[in-house]
Amino acid sequence: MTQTREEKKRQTRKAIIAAAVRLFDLKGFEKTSIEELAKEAGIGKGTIYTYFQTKSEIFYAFCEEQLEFIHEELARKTDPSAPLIEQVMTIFMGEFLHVTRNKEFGRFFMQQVLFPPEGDRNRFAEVDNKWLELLFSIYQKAQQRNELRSDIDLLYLAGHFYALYVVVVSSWYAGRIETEEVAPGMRMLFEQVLEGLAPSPQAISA
Amino acid sequence: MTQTREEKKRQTRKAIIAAAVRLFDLKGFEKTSIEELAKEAGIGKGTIYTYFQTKSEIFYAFCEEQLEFIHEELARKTDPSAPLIEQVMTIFMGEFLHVTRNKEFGRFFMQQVLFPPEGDRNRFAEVDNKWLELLFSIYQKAQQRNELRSDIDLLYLAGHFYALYVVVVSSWYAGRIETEEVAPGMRMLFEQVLEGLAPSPQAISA
DNA sequence: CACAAAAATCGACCGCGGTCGACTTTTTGC
DNA sequence: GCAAAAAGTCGACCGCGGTCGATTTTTGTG
Repeated sequence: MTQTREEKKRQTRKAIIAAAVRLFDLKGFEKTSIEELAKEAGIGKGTIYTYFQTKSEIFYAFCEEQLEFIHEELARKTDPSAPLIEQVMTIFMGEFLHVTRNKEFGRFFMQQVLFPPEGDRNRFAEVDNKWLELLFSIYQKAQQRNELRSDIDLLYLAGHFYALYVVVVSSWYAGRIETEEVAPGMRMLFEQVLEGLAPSPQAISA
Repeated sequence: MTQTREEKKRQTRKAIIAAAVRLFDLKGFEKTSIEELAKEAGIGKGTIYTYFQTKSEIFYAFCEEQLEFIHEELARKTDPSAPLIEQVMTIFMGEFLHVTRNKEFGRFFMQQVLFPPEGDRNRFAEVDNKWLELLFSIYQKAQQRNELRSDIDLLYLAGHFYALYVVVVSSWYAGRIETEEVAPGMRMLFEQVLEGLAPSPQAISA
């Protein structure tokens, strides 16, 4: 039966990820060796490479699972009728809290998503798309409510907010801001980008 | 004489960096082994570790040199009387071109600067400060010329522009945009952030 | 059921980054 | 000038990520 083999493979794959979740959480990513991982999953070292090409890929697989869950949760939590800034705060702060729950994971994740190695470009493409869809719908509705300019492409709008999110996370990782400063800092940046950095035209004409 | 020893150490250190520049450029960072590096520098493998604690540190040292040079050049190139957007375009495009001259270097550099490992937090602090000083002076002058709101902290202003720079570089690394799209994309984002993402107040009252 | 093809399993092995302790050179104090 | 201490040099060695080919297990076919 063709079923048996596929089924077993799926189970083994799951076992590896499960082992990874346990050990990465316990000892961290770097300090967990492939051999330990294999042992924990009850297979030989070489067999790991039937399922994942590199150690990073195991981490990616774990991330994908997590992200799918996180994004679903955030989509549920977000109130589509709330003001734009509340919605983006909910989403990005939620993402921040999840991503940085395990500091090492978060760092590696951000590094790989933002500046992926040549081969891994589309690694998170699928998850990213769902993510973008959610944000797009938020921005689009904000445009319709006239909270956002309609002459700016959705992709650019997404870029602006994401950019600020990234620098906030980066500032946290670089130790330039403390955890309590993240939310107020992010909110202030979002407010500022909405209003614009240039003085408002009235102020000039006034 | 105390001089001899220190002098020799300085020379050896330089020799290592010189070897690194040559070999990293030739074969890339990952593909250059410490042993090769040592051989090229004319010393033993273990000796490298008297001068640098990890392979990454050699790269950092190289980066610091480069950055100092780049920032000086950019400071010279920038016309303090030009409109703000021209100045930031000059600076960030200059930075982009230098950072991405060697793709692998640029990736690693961005990853480390934005999301540094726990121990390496202040690795680039010194260079960063000079960098920030240059930008601060630009933003401050723009505030005085009323091109930028004066009620926003310089650090936040810097954050806004830097954030956009980062997402542009990230988009390039992730293959979402081509090299030719970098400059126009960055310019458009800068223009938008200056104007603000929200519709202008007149538009609302109109 | 038989048996060849295909796929999966495995651990010995490789190369690399980094460590360590034995050895050499330089500095210090008298 | 010399002996002890301090600092520098080195390559054998360790552990890890990843490869490979020999072996076992599963699948498709008559």
